[in-house]
Amino acid sequence: MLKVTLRDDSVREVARGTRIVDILNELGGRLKKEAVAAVVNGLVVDVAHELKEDATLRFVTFEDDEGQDVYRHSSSHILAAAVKRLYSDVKLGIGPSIKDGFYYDFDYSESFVPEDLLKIEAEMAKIIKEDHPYERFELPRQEAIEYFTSLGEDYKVELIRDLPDDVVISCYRCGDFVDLCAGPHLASTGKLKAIKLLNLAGAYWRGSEMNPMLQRIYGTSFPKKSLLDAYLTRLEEAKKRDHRKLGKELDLFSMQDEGPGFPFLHPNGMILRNELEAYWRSEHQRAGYDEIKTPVILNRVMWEQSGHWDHYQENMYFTKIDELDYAVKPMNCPGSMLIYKTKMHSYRDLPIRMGELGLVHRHELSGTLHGMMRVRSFTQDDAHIFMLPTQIKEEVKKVIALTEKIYNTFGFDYHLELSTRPEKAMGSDEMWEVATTVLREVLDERGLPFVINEGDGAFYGPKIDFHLTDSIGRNWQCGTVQLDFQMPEKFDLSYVGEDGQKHRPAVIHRVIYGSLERFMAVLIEHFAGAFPVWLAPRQVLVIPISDKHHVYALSVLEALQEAGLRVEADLRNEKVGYKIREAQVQKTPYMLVVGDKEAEAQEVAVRERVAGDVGSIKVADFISKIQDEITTKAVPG
RNA sequence: GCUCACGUAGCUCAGUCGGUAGAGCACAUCCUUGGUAAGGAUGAGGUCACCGGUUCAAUCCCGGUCGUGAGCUCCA
Repeated sequence: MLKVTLRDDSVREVARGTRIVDILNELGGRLKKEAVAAVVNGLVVDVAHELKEDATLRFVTFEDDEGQDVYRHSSSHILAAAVKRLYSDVKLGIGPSIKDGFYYDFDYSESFVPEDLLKIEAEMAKIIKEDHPYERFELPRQEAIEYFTSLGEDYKVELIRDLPDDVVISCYRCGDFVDLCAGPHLASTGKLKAIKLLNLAGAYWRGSEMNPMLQRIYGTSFPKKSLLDAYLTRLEEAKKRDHRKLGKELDLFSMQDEGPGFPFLHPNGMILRNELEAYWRSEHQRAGYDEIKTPVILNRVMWEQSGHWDHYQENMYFTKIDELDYAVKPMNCPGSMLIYKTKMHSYRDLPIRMGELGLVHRHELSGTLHGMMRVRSFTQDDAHIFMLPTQIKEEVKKVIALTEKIYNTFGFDYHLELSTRPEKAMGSDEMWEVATTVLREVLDERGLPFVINEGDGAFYGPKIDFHLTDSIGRNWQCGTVQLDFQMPEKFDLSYVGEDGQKHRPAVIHRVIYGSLERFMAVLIEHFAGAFPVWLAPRQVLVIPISDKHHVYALSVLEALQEAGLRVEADLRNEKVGYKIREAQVQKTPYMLVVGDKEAEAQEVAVRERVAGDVGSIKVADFISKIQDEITTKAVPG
């Protein structure tokens, strides 16, 4: 008999070879219905799994991450099965579960069109109804290769060949459909309830542009129709806060065919940006930064010196001046290096923190452009910190603290990633090892969770990235801290040490907003356009009830302007309701309705963006209230 | 850059199975002077992305270019 320890620490005795589903049946209740898989001694397995040894056993449902994974992965098999039934000569790629759904890649000579998705969905519904069990079987490597070769599944064969020697090669059969798969899966297709195919896209086989492009079908699935509907509604809602849509509606910026990837900032967007810059300057001054500005165009010799000519050329724009080659800067670092070099530095001067709101241009692939999230010209809130090697850790810590302080002002959620040495890199392995270790230590010491991005560092050094999330859950890198021992070398930077000799300083490159453009985009989506008062392009709108109240409205306008507020008065020949609706749509934080009563009492009837009508107060009281909100940078909600 | 889809008025979108176009909002003028999310009337506004081809005739069909969207690759 085997001992099985359940989640509540109760122990059951079962015969060797007992299937998990047998235990489930015995337990009954909700679990029997909802369990999609089980975790046995830490491994996720099918419910058909037979127990061979003592085990701790935990059931997983759709509520658990592992359960969602199994559910979606099983869904992707149905997708593949349906496609194989409907179309001949389709070869299978891979079909994993992903956040919020699943996909499957197909190699098919025709291209799928949106109508195909409906057909495929219908076929999937049939397969679900037929309630095929997912049956697992294992094959020796050679047999597996022969089997999938006989099916014409070349991609699967390639996958098998690349599997490590010690791995068990398993397949799942589901009706007449067989797929190479590690599993686990649901007990049967009938367990799947609500499935929807969402979209079609191309995707390179194994993610490499050297490989053929397959057709990827994305979908999602839930154990209940209501959950699927809720998800679809959430997607719809998220689209409403897309920064491209809001940017247009709130007249913040525009993108034009005349300059793809080069954003145009409108007056409203410029207010937002200027506020961000002002906040940035005050925080950086406080944190001991100086501010500089370096040229947008510099000569070829310098870009060769910096390494960009060799390592970054395909992303750069070039021009000729008086027959000589110049490049438009894709990064601000070389300019900062040149300023550092304009004079001798003592070790007593370090660290020197040089900030620059620097406009850079990068030739990004056309297909990657995305509103203001991904553009070809943008302003980085850059800074380069020149320091003694002994100061590195402390400075990295300070940068992270400043970043967290600034992000917290906006109430962002973010996660950290540590990127290591890329293939195309400058510098010795030792240097990379030392630099990467420093960054890792700082993260560990601060107890910050992070994921590691192997090979994703800059060509001159490893980095810590801060990722923020957009309205539909895509992550965008904003802040980054990069350690660099290369640039000081290339530019022969030095400081005079205690010993009177020249030494090499270390450099940190860092941005906090990342780029003003991307940060604004994230900000727009984060607040759904309803900015905190300190950022709102128009903070207050004065709304006179009729012509008779224009004089008083203008006096209120003037008082607020005098107090430094961004205020307008709507003197148009329209009704109050009309003006309020428009201000509401424009997400103006405060509307001040003024009529006979208010003029009489020298008051304003305050309407708040969210709360609505909150009653009348004295003009002076309103001013001090809103000013308080601005200085504390209060976040709405 | 790659795959697929899309491109009609300032915006959101109809439409024409080939005979040069329409709505709502916005805009302008007039009427209305109205107390917390759209008062009414009239009017102006489009080389149907651009360039070629097929055709008696192209916004519609075909090809190319540019741009946009979703994803891949790449990145702040």
